[in-house]
Amino acid sequence: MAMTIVDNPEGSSGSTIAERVFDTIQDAIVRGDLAPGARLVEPELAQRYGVSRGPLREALQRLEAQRLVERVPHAGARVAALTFERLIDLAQAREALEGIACRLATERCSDADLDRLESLLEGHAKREELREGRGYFQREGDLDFHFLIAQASRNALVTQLLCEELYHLTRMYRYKFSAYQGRSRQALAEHRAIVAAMRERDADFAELLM
Amino acid sequence: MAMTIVDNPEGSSGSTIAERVFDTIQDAIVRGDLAPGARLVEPELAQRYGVSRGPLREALQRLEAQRLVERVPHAGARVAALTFERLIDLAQAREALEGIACRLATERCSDADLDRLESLLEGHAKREELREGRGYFQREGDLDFHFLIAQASRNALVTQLLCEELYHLTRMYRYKFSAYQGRSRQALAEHRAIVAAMRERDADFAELLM
DNA sequence: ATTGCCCAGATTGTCAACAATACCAGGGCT
DNA sequence: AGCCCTGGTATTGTTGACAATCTGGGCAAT
Repeated sequence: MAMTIVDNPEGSSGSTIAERVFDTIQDAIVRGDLAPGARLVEPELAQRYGVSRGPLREALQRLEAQRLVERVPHAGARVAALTFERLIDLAQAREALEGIACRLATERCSDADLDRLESLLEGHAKREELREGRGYFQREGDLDFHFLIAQASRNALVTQLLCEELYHLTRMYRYKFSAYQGRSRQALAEHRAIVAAMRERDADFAELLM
Repeated sequence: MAMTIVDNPEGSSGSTIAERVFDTIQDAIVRGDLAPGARLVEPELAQRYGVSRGPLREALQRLEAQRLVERVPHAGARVAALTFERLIDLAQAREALEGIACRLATERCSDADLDRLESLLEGHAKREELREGRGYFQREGDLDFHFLIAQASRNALVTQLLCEELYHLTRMYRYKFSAYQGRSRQALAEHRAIVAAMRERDADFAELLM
């Protein structure tokens, strides 16, 4: 039997075909292999990824829930268009959710959580010195920080919204409008200020900083 | 041909079977016809609503995105359980999103928008006097107010999160823990204070009040 | 020449059968 | 007695075929 991309054991690893093709297409969209606004024809995609239309449709539907794909009945699906306005909308929504997450994390997290955050930033600082301004940090490490904050909030809904539903859309915008050059150093300083505020248990200040 | 519930022209009116059965089941869950935690067996539901399993699965998936049902692969779907912890999570997430919505609405809305909000509250006040404490206001009218605020924020993402994704879950919790007895009058006063702050273009205060 | 209609092709929505997996009961073993 | 294994059954996941709907181009009428 032919080896298709969704059979690939590494990377996209769901127990069902729909999950694997969902992961695959999600990555393709975020990386830009499927361009924003591109039409997504079901039989075509199904053949490309070696699956039937059933699981493919399920994947498209889940991508719609993540706002990576827009579907209209009887008309088809397209990769979501990247708009400056939508980027603003996303930033504002994330600002609100990150804020509450940071507030809750400050109120609820243990000292061990704080230690973990600080050691994460420590690692970032080390890598930052080595790489001298290359944007590696911002691409991956920054998200780790926000992930940990969300986890520490102990609010499953907020965590899910930030780390699953809006995460990949954020990643997509970062990929395109990659206007993150010299921000790494500044971001690191901001993150340290946030953790410091959390140590002081100053929820208001932590929320504001975030 | 037999008349099934999804053929019903009134109420659930989508152009596709999947949409109609989605609306139908959504209502059944919110109203409690399908109890929290109840197992959702696909062939059983398909027969009950007179559809095949294809559209039904699509409906279940969309309900999962709304957090009204929980699905685990190969194990099946259940109506989401109502937990006090989850209610708190929901309230906190909504607090953050309503806050940013109110802030944005204050900055962006026109005087006409403000007039519309005030006339809505005017209508609420009238009905409130008549009904003397019956919770009608809180059930429906309150949501209208929040809808208008979200619309006025001009942020499509925040509006979608509040008015579509989290809306029905909120409705479900209200239906069960209907601990909204004498809150109507107080809510009305709070809403008036919010609109007043918006008139003054005091975004900080409006966000805080919300 | 332009507008409206209609038809053909393509694409999505739906269905029923098939395959794969998980749950549960019963029996045997330690 | 308790635990593990095994088989049967029910349920989910997947598939390919069929039906409904939309899109675009060509033709006729005004």
